[in-house]
Amino acid sequence: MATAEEFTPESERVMNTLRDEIIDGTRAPGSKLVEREIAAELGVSRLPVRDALRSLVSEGLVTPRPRTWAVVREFSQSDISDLNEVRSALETLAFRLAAERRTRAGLAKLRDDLDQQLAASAKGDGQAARRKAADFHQTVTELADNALLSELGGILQSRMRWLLGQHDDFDLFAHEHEELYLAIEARDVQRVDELAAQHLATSRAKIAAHRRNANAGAKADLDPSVDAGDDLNDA
Amino acid sequence: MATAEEFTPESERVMNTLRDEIIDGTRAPGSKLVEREIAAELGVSRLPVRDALRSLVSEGLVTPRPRTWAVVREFSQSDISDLNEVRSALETLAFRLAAERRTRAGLAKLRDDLDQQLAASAKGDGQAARRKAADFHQTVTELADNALLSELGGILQSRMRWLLGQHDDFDLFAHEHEELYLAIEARDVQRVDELAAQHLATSRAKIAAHRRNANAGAKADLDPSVDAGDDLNDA
DNA sequence: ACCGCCGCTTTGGTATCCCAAATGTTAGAG
DNA sequence: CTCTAACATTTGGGATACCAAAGCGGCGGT
Repeated sequence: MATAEEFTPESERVMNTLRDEIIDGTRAPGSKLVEREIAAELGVSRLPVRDALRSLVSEGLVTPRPRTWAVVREFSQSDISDLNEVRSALETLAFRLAAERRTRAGLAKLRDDLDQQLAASAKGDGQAARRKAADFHQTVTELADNALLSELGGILQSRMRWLLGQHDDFDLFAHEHEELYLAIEARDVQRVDELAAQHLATSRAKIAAHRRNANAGAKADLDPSVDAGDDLNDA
Repeated sequence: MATAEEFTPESERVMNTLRDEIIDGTRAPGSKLVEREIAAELGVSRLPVRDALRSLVSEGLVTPRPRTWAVVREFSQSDISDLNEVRSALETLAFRLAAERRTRAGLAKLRDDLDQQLAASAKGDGQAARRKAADFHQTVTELADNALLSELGGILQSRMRWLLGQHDDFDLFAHEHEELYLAIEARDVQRVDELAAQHLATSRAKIAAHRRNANAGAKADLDPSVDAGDDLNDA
């Protein structure tokens, strides 16, 4: 049966809707998430909304405030560097494992992602290029053949999407992805490690730059104790 | 009423109860988790149970089966190596960051954990030694001063507790923890990396040995496709 | 103008009811 | 005797209504 009714529970639909709205900025950081309101807007009862909200909390996109409404999470500077640190560790692992375990079929898929990314990048279509870059990363994670890694990757992915927002340097990424692909194909673990480190550094720098531009008045009301590790700002 | 009601939401109480029962083996892997049954057993309604089950799913201890009852997760051989790979990456990061960012107070706490672990280990109290070893790891993660890392650590922790079960080589771990502590205190990142790798390798070996012993007939009914790692392997 | 109190809002929880799908059971056909 | 098809049961997902408690905010007193 091709058409295959992929039965999606309402709660999942609600979750995806909310997640998209949070990521694309429709729901601003700090804005209220009132169960009854959302339920009314989406035409469902409170239950699916509760479930969705809970899931979003465990994905880290929503901050629950016991006994009161939840809010869209506000990421602080340190949240961002935290994310980058963890992401670096995990993606480096993913790249290395991918290099070790890549299969012919997986490699083909990766090549495909890469080609599409390059094509989109060449055409200047940033939208598509970014999407394909994300696919590339996901395929790498699949090649790593580690379900837990994929799981965590998915969680971090939504945070990444959120904080990356609309932008990034898609041609630079495309080029780096190409080198990464070659190293994975060649099973050159050493080189993969180097390239991964470099790629992640590039990404980090881009995010920092992006936030420097668009930061405006995003300075949240975090505890004043967190400042410790952010050399991400001035300098 | 009288005795200082520590108001933990019911759903959290249910979650903790279930988690403990899963980890200590009261609920065997593969056994059914029927919402209505659990609700009746714990004297709550289905909602808190649903919430708890959801959380446990996102912690990876429960496998949801759409439209049917959830089951206690059965970990396969590959789940275990997946966990070890991810844990290695994350804990190595934690150790390194801890070495870089350790504070005087945090160091003292870590020393304290270590001393208690050593004491328990010397007395042959494996229970306490294991608990303190876990504290040691958690404190390291705190020293790393990365909230996301702590979060992920917590998730992996319950899986670790589950698969470690009752055992491990507490004196060996105590010794390794001591060396790790010294390297962190000395801010010797290089050495921390080495020791972390070694420590994780030891842990991995212990887990493997443990499972080899106690496996008996644990060979689950996993897809027979999991072994397939290397098709273009040779060369 | 500032501070405290009280009422409204909102969540977490309970209790039912309903539905659709997946399970298991049983009876009938080959 | 075995395999299968129909049926009854179980179970999770959802909707609705209601309740208690706790935070938030606005109102009024000083």
